[in-house]
Amino acid sequence: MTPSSRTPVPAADVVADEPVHRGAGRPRSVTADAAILEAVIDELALVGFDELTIESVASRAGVGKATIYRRWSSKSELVVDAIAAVKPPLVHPDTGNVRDDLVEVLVAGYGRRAEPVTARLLVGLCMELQRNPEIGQLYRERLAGPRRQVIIGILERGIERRELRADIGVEDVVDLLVGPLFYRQLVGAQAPDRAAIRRLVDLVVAGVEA
Amino acid sequence: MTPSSRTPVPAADVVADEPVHRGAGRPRSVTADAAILEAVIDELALVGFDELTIESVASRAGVGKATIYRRWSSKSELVVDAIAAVKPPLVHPDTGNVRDDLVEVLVAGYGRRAEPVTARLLVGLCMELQRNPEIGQLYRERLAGPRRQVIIGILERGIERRELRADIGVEDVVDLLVGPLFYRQLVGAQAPDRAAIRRLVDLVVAGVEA
Amino acid sequence: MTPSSRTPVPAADVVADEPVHRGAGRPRSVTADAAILEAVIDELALVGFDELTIESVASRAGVGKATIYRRWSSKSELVVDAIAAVKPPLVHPDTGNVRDDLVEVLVAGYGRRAEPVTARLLVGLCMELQRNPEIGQLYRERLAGPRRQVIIGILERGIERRELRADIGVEDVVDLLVGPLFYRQLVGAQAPDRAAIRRLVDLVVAGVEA
Amino acid sequence: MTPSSRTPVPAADVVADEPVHRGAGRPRSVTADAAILEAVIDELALVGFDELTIESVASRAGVGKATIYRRWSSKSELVVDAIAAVKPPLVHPDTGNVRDDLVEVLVAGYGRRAEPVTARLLVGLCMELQRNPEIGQLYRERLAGPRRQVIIGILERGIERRELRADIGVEDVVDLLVGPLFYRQLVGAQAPDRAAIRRLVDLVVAGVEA
DNA sequence: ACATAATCGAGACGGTACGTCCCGTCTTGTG
DNA sequence: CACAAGACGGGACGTACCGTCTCGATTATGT
Repeated sequence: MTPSSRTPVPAADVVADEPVHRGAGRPRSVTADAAILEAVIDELALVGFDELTIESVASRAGVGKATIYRRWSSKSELVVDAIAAVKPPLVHPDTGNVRDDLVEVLVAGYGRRAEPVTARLLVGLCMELQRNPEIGQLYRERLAGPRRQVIIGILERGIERRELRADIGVEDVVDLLVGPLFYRQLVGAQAPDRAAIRRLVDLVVAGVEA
Repeated sequence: MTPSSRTPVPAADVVADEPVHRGAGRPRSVTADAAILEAVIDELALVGFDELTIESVASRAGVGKATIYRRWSSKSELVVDAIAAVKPPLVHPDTGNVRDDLVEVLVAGYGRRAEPVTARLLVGLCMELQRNPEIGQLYRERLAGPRRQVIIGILERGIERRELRADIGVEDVVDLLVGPLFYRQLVGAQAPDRAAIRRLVDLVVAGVEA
Repeated sequence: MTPSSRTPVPAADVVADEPVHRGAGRPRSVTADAAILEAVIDELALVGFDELTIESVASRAGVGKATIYRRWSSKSELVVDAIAAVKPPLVHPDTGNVRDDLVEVLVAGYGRRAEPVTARLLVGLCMELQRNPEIGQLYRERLAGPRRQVIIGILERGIERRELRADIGVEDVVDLLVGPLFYRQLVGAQAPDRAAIRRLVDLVVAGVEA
Repeated sequence: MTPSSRTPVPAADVVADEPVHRGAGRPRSVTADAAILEAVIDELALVGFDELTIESVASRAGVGKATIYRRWSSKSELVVDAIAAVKPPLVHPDTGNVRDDLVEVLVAGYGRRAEPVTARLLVGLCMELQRNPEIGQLYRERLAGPRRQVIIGILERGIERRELRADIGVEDVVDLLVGPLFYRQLVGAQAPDRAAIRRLVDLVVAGVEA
């Protein structure tokens, strides 16, 4: 998914996804990559996902349209990459307590969605997940996956510490925590603040604790 | 929201939303309304929300574009109406048991979302919810609201029967039930079948039962 | 060739080539026709045939690109029509003398080609004559044809008056008169002034007089 | 005009237009020159002058675009050189008779223009003559000039032999012979065959013979 | 023998125009 | 009046070339 590794022909070496320049021809400009992704973020903030045009991105980045199309074959892929590049870093709370750990990680990952911009990013992505299964796969692997792993880690530590029952399906519990936050953001148009997240965590944990 | 009541100028009478014909001139064609909504559903099924164009709808319905714009001011409103017209009817299970009631109502309302078509409708709507707060309000009132009321009714009956604790926030619990189904549909691209819904209900009820 | 009669589907009535509006739909705007053709002439004068772009014509005419493409399928056809619309009017000299008649008609028709603009129009047309046989046919019928007829008339009156031999091929003589003027314009880049035209006429008439 | 002598910086030595290599560095490839010119001819034959692109020439010749731009500064110059390289050789007929000499040289020089390819070359050149005066000069000197000289020679021998009048302007007569052939080719889209050329010569000679 | 230097094929760069599609509005003639 | 048809000005689409600019690799020459 690194821009420069995206090519019409499949990469020869799947293991190394670093943008290695092999063979003839001028290599792709790294600065152009950066300028484009930055321009995408700016435009998303200004006008939202589907008012965003490739032409405005190109113009803002000081780049030809072809330079964008050379790297990304659709607005969707472009936006996924741009968002991936700015995703907030993961947190790995370990307070020794399942409830507090969950609140921390959920606030860090989903609590900042109050602004309409983020909501539009989110829904724009969902759009693409439906349309393009590959993008969906990508999103789940690169964006959602790591966050889910953190939550799963918290739950498993809770099980080890006997805070939680051992027979729960952790994947189900993760959905139970994350799903409502998505739902409120997308459908309810509510900002999930820390208090709301804490109530949610309390409800869920009540159902799974030992 | 009934098509014929939608006019460029605000309706004089908000209470009666039946299409009343007042004054001179040819009244609006009722068959055109139906043809348009049907064409929208067909197009949504064929190409999805944002590949859907007003022109293709008009052409499929055998109708002029102006006839559509005379009734709906945007693609979003048109699509909301079209979907509202085909929404599956509400069920009101009353098995005397919270768990079974919840499974029934959730399967009826969210279990048929296996097909990509429905997912696209869903996400297309979400799109509009973000963009246009009025549409969001509309959606919550006319589509989501009644379903939530049914679930709330089930929960309250459960409280009366002492199946559930009395101190739970029913709105939070509804989100806890509905959110993961949305999430799996939109992000996970998984069909929430009856078994998955039952597992979900078990988890949630475990957290709220007396 | 009248703009409004040009349609994707062949005209039902070939005899009447007037832009008659039959059937449904908004008729094509006559003012748009005029604005486009005028803009073409202006652009040709400013930048020449192949620096002329459809976009600049549309912008100068205050018209959408589609409005142009609805009427003409290529730059060539557009330019042919535009030039046809401004072609200098025919003259019909009748001095009673073949030499003077010829000089008059040639000066009127080909003597004004001194400016590079006209030369570019000319060569732009030739370009299209080669590429598109239909355009060539059109050009010969609508632009060149009438002028040739005038010259043929002069020659035939000369034959009747016994100024010219009766056995000459008038078409050949027309080529003999017109060809060198084209040639000098296109290849020699010389302005054919009245004196040069008179010398030419003298030479040709010397070969065909009785 | 020899490819290798064409440089971004003006040639130091105008007299010797042979490609002399001075100083260090890899000399220009002669085989690349040949491949490019051949590719130009092929492309001209396939798609005509203004559908011809530098990229297609480069690709067909198996050459980088820069290798072309290093030698020629425009499509026009490139095409002029390519055509010059394949121009049919001059003939120098001397039958002792003006009429027959003229027919021979005109057939050799202009009679083979029946094919649309040649016409396209011709008109493509004309295009450039108008646009770029230097190219026009070049064309007249290197392609048209020698042919005109041959015709002038024939005419002057005719004058010496008293076949022709001594007071004629030979340049005018050349135009009179060549112009109509151009005209028919470009505008009339007719192949000037030997019979047509003979009729033309007869008409012209009739006007200039003693 | 080796550094120098200009070449080579390849192909990415910032641009511009293309011709198409659809937007939402606006005229037509007909019922 | 509303209707179907369809033209209108506008604007983004994705493509094709433009002429320029790196790349790594090659090929003579001048020391």
